[in-house]
Amino acid sequence: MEVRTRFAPSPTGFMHLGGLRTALYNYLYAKKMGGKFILRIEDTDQERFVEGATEVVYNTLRDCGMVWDEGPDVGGDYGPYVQSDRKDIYLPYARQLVEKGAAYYCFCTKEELDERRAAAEARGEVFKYDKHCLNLTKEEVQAKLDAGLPYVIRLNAPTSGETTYDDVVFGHLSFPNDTLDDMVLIKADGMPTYNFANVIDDHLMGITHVMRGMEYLSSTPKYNLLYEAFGWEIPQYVHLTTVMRDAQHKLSKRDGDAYYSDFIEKGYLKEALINYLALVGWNPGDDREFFTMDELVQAFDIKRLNNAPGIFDMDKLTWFNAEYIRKMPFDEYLKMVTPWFEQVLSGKNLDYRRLAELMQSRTEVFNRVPDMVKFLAEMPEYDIGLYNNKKMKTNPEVAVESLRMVKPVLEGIEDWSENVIHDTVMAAIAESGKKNGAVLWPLRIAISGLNSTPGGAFEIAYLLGKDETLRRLDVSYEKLCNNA
RNA sequence: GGCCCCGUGGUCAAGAGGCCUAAGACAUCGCCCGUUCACGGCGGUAACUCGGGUUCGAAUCCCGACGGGGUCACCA
Repeated sequence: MEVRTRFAPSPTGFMHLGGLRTALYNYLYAKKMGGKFILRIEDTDQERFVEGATEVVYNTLRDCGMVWDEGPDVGGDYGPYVQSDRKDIYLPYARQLVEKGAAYYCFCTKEELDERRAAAEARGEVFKYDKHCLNLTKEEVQAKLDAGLPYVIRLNAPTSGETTYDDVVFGHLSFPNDTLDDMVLIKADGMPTYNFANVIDDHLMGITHVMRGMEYLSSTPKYNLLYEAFGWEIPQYVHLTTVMRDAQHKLSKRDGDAYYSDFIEKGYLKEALINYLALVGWNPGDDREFFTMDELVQAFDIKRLNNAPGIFDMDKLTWFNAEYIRKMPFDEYLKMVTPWFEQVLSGKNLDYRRLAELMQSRTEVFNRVPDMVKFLAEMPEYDIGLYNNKKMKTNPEVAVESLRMVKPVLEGIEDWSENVIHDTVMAAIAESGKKNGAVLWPLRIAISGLNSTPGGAFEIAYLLGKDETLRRLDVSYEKLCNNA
């Protein structure tokens, strides 16, 4: 039988990384098995409707290369794929359940329920609906219905025995029935609850594997009761562990690092993000770590899904990102990094190409680039203590000598190219009998004001240009003479 | 609190009774690459939550404790 998986987000306007990973696994499994990946939008909560939120879902998924075979915008044989467009199909199914005695009308108001719930909690008990309305006779129910009283339809859950099912990730699970609540299927406004709509839709859409977050682990028995009451085949369940920020907390929006868009804005590559995300909770069984989407499809095995929650390690993601950046074709890197250069270097007329060559192996995340290159636009304030470096055998006194020696050499260079600067200065150093480091370290500090820079003295001098290099050299020389 | 799930280094993880004096990766530390930093190379530190069983033998099976998470809505 053809495998059919689905990703069913409720559009909130943002794509949470946990959700993205759920989508990813659904996609990978469907493709691996030669099946179909379906996108369904679950928007039964009209109060939470957000303008443009579905587009965020579409764009993110497409951006990452997870193309769905059926969905709201591409259609399919099992539509419509937006739950609000399907609102009329649920009630008849609920009524069918009432006929079978698997569900019943309930006229208890929300206020009454809240009251009873509060009372139960005050007594330290767990509140459970007491099946009050199940005792109503057919006539009483009809009378209330005729009177136009608001009602909900509830599942009639068994109170004894136990419900069991097998989960692909967690194995054999069993739950005592007396902990099951008579959950609401149809709300007073006539709309189905999420849980109910889910079951109906999954069945109607022929979903064979339900892959979702493990927060549904303990409500799954109730889903199964529904399938059984209808006489429908129960799908394979694949509950996915939570992606955590640390041992105690999930990734949350409060930390500003839970959404796909957060990462893209910071300068993470979607390929790196997907690659890393796939590995939180799953592994290929060997030492491979780098995967394209196609390679993930090939390697994906539902049996290798982990059953312990995984902590999202920002450091590892950053490492992946840096690796992807290094392996990126240079021209692509240049194109991507340019806007980040522009933030602090616009109007400076620098050789971005050369700068990019120097920066590519040093870029971990693009938003760190501006801070690394802004010294090229403006000489930072620095302490002359920077001239101290024992390995280079230099200190402020040595630096004064070195700068004095190198300044006229630099001034004499006509062709300000990196090679010429390099060869000329190296020759002068050799002639002077000084150590390379004793000249080059002070020179780099003098024109950059930084302890570490992308590239050494020659590269920086070249990028700065002759005038600016000499200008900075003079300023630093003065500074040194006044303080040393 | 009831019910459910989970428990290998700081993190992701391999491991499905002897191959474990427990892989690999990130992070961290050290050395090398004598113009910094980065890249790269080499090496180090670091783990089976605890206690009982079962077994000739347990990280692997069972029980308990402890720890963490989830769930108990007319939200999704």
